[in-house]
Amino acid sequence: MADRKGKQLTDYPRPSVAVDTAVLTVAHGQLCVGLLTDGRSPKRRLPGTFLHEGETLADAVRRSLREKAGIEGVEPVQLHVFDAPGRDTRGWVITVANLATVRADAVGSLPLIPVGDAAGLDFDHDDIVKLAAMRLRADYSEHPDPAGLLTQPFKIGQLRELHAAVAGELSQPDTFRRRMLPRLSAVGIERRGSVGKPAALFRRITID
Amino acid sequence: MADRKGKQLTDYPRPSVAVDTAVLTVAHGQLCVGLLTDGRSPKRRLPGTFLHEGETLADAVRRSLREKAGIEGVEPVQLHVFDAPGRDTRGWVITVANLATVRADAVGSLPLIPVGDAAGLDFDHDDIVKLAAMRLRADYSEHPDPAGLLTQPFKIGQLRELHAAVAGELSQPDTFRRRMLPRLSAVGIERRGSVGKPAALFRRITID
DNA sequence: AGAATAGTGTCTGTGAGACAGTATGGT
DNA sequence: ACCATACTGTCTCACAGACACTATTCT
Repeated sequence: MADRKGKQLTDYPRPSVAVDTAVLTVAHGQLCVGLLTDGRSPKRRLPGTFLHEGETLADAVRRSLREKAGIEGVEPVQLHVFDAPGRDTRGWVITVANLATVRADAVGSLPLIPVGDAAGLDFDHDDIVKLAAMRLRADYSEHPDPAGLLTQPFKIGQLRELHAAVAGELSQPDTFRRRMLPRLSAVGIERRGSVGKPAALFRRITID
Repeated sequence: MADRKGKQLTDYPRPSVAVDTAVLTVAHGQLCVGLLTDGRSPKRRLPGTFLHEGETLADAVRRSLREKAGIEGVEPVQLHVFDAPGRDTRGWVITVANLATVRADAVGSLPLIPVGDAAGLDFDHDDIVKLAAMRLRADYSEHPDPAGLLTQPFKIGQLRELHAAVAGELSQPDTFRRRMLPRLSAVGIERRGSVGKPAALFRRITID
């Protein structure tokens, strides 16, 4: 038998474990992803790094985003492990795909590309971007701004425009309002600013 | 910089990468999980193995189930990577949790425990079982027998009992029928067997 | 007054859930 | 005749989607 204690931990070859992160944000009314161009390949790629000893995957994601893009304080979400044997020509590398959703003013130095235009990336990063966008859209279709992209409190119109950017289509204002209201808590009225009836201000309901 | 080509692939310490699999099935009207007791720990655990070079995670899952329980032909579903630094006292090991759903007559030598009773397992295997059960229940709440546990064709009553076992509660026959019918295709009538009106036979609709 | 934005009343359709009924077989 | 199982008619409730209407502010 090959599973005596200790044997596998020392004798077997081990893969390099990487993390790659789709940094998603909403800019110019569109869902965008942050892409790097580094020297290793002419193709664009997602920011990533190899996992260090004593480090969690989430910490590795935070380190890679801090070092490569100056992004701080993200809470990554694990998506999927990509493990195709030939996916990295440099050797045996598996990667844990992650999603980090950040505000557009916090993407640091990372160039943003609309997710629809993010094709032809290095490795399997096209698939990671698709997965990340699907996940974010699924989350936003059920909850008001689950990633906390809006500054609280916010107006329903702002929330609707954000959701439109994420989903790629604008919903009816009345339907959207009624679907979101049960998950919002009113905290006052817009003081004043532009034309029109002052809007009510809301926060997300934390307890669900 | 520490990301010159080749450097990380050779210089950094690498984790052992394991797969651990919650083998779920329905037996005695209950959702059950297959648990091992091996010599390494007094606690029960999920079947697992270390990832070998040139092998995908799904192949490692299939190998571990074949070798440790005689289970063949499963299609594992990736759930989550568990990476807590101290999760394995033998060293630096991260594990990819998987779900494999099999028929009760195909669990081989694996002892079955109702998922509700599967607590106090080794490592973080309690969490893996919970995750796997949540995932399977979510799948079954939306589709008729997505894991293919029933022999086709089947009667709606059989499908309802299977779903009751997975969900842990029996739904109303008429509501269940109407919810599932749009996703089923009628293929005939029960020839005869027990008392009562002969039931219609169905297959799952593949195109969705 | 008119434009612009916020919000409501109400109709329609759909689908879950529940109750009671009908249909078809065995004993 | 009676029971057991399969299936259907129909009512209620809730909610999404759409249209038209009212409300409140600025210019």
